[in-house]
Amino acid sequence: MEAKPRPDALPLPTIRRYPVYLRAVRARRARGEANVSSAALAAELGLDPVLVRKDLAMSGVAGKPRVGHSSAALEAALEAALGWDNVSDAALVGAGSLGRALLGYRGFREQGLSIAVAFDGDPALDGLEIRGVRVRPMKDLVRLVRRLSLRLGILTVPEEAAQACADLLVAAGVRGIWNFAPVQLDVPPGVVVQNMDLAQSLAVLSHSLETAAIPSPARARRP
Amino acid sequence: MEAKPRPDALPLPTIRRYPVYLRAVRARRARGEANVSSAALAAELGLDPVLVRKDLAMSGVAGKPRVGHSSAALEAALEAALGWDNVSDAALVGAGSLGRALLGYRGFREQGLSIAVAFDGDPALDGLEIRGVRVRPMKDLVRLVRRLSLRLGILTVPEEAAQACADLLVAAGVRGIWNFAPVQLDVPPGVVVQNMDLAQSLAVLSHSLETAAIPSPARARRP
DNA sequence: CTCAATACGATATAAAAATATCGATATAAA
DNA sequence: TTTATATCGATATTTTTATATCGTATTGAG
Repeated sequence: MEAKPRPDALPLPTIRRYPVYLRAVRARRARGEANVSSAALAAELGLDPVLVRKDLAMSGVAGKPRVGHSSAALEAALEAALGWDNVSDAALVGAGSLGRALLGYRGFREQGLSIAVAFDGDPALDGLEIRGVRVRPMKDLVRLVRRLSLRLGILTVPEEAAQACADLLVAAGVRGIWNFAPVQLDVPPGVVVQNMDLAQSLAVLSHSLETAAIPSPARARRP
Repeated sequence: MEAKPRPDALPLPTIRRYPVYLRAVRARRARGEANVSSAALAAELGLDPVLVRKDLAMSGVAGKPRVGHSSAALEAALEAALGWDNVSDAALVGAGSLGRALLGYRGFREQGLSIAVAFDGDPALDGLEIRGVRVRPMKDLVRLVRRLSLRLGILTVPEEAAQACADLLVAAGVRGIWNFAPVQLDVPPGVVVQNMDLAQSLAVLSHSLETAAIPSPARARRP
């Protein structure tokens, strides 16, 4: 129970880099490149070649010396590792400006994500269709999410409402919450929360600006 | 007041946690708590108490046993470390749905950020005022940004346009770019780029969901 | 006034991640 | 063929980050 048998033990930083690799691989494949070398990827992305090689090796696809990795195999393996190989439907809670921006983002399809339904507490929005997605009142949330068997919730409500909405999503049976509100959500075990905090990202940037010309840890410039 | 011999050698993860601490401290101070203990913060945020104590210690404010840290001093120190103590003006490039969402986000003020002007390539938007911010055509970017001495650019354009817009911002003299486009920007040394990549965040979430009920590395369950 | 409990500070250990190094192998050029 | 070289794969080292432990100071209760 407390043992970790072996649940795809990919390091977290590696997972975070996978979407970046995936985009680059897709672009190269679209350009007709049948093979991709870790060195070329590293150069393109400004990363250490050894790091890229190790990350790619963990995806399970082997590379051939002097050739690289099969770009088709790589793409499939990265998608599988991320769980992006089959589209999963999500519920969006909060149809404010941020919620609408997400509804309008086409890139989600390439990331195995599709927003099936949206909810908002504002009665004025009830029934409205935004980018092909219908907005429903909050009182229908639990019932609808459960009926559609949605496993993922996207939370784009003001921070005061965040915890209450999270509770509803949990009650409806979602297993993951993508949280855009700057709040630490309290959820039962088994439910995964991933925070998307603008402030955290901005913090790194403004601190870097403050401390003048330090060699930025996020980006290395080298010849 | 002078308790800061070493201005800036903060670890990156610490910086990322600072906004979280800052929010909690502000909330407690608003509730009238003159002092905050690291243990209480740790409990509230689900973090290890030792970690919080170390992070706070690095801000330079000392705490007193049995009492905690002065919440006013903490707030000031955290803001200073983040460079959020004085508001800096930014230019937003790309007044699409995401750009508008950011324009409408009031929280930026508390994070020392104010959007002074927006730019968009769509002539239809020229002259429009969104949330009190005027939208200007791209051709005016370099001139206007330079005249306003803006040091920060926020990039919310489609990925095809991202690099070109970044080049304009650099030409206009910005020192930092907050990049919402899923592209690795190429900028000269001295310019800091902070990527805000939805895909990277989503990756962690969907991978966690895939690998079922592993003890999530991102969140610890507290009592 | 004494004592116990709380919370800080410092040091030590462990875990995780990034980086460096070396050898092996397949391809392309000579 | 032979040889040079790009590239993978594995191991080792260093660096960074997180956790654990201990000591000490301050407060509040008895």
